[in-house]
Amino acid sequence: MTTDFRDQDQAEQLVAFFQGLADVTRLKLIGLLAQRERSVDELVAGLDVRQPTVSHHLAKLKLLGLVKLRKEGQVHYYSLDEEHVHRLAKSVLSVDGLARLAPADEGATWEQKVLQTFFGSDGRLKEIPAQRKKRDVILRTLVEEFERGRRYHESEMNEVLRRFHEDVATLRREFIMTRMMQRENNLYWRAEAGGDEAPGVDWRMNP
Amino acid sequence: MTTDFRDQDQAEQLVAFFQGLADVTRLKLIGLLAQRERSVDELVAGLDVRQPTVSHHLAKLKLLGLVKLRKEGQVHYYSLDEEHVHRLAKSVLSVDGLARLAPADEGATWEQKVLQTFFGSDGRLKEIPAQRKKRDVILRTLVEEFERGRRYHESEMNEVLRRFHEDVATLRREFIMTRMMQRENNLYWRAEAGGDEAPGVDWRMNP
DNA sequence: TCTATATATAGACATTCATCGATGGATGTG
DNA sequence: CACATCCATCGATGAATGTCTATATATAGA
Repeated sequence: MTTDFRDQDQAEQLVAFFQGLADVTRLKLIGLLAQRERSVDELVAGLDVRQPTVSHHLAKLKLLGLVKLRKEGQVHYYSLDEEHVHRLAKSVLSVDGLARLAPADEGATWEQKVLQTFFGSDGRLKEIPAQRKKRDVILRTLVEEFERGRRYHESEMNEVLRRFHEDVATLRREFIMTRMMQRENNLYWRAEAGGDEAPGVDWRMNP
Repeated sequence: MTTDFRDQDQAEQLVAFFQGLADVTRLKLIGLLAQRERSVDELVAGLDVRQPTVSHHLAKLKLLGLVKLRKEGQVHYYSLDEEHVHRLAKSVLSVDGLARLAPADEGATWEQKVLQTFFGSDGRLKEIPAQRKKRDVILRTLVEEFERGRRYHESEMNEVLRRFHEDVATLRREFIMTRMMQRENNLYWRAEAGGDEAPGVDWRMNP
């Protein structure tokens, strides 16, 4: 399968929002409208594009809800829809909003692919991956065979590991090198903290 | 000429920033990288596009400085350049940054165009604009002929205004209607507050 | 009612860009 | 040395889009 957003609509809304601001002319329009309400003519005079182009962009901004329109006779007065802009900016740029960017499955599909590749149908390791990235995936799976908090003699370790692969020495050594397990004179135990902390992104300004 | 940004580079940087985020695939990439460092393979597995496409987007994100690369043998590990992201978000989304969106001349060019249209080379009004928007421009110019704080008799008003146009009655009436001047039994004076306040946009979240 | 002005819409054109398959370069493995 | 893997680059393609001219619509003024 593929990675989906927790909320696909949220993604589309984000794209639309950024896309709406991803144009010099539209940014200039917003700049002009941020000062005060302005007619189309005024906006045209303040930019270096023709009137239909300005109308075109105003229509887009209006569709996005960034701008509102007040008609007075022939003249169309545009202004920033500040309330809507604030709502959008809040939902789009807030920490919560951006956190939803995280895909739901966290890339589990790739790890499954690796597991299927290296584990045979008999449940044993076909080989120990040479590449560190894949080896880590295997090791993180194997380490689950050991209880947290309990201490294992080297002979116990070997007994468990041999159910998966003959080269138990390599596996033991890798557990230590990756800090997934710790050792003290022939006693092994699982380390406390996992390596995976998810820092996340803080989009707040003036942090 | 045309409206320029106070800092054209700032505008380009803004456009580039928004444009960089204006794509679903890139947003998903950022979402994945926000959790942890990831290899290209991993990212490909987490998305529904092919590997060259992922590389393409990673190159763009790297060019924008949103992402950094750590090579380890064949494997290229990408991660969010959080420091750079924060710097960008701060400069781009901060109130100061967005305030620079305001064009320098504030649309003065349009008003000049109106003035040139309705003032003859002799300095007199060719006609009084029928459209309110343009009439206001003319009136704001004419009202400068009167000192603030001083009171004028109707006859004084007429004397001044007749230098610009015969229809002084209409001009007097317009001054009152637009609240540019006030009247009390045949005495006229300029109103205190001007109408133009510039609200500006506050892009801060959680306001 | 006729004309002028303000704005929107339609259609055409050029450019940008996301995506793909194919390929090349670099690195690790046997 | 030969081969597999990981990744970047190239060139092509189709879709999206910013801009224009020309035209339509609506309103105000004469």
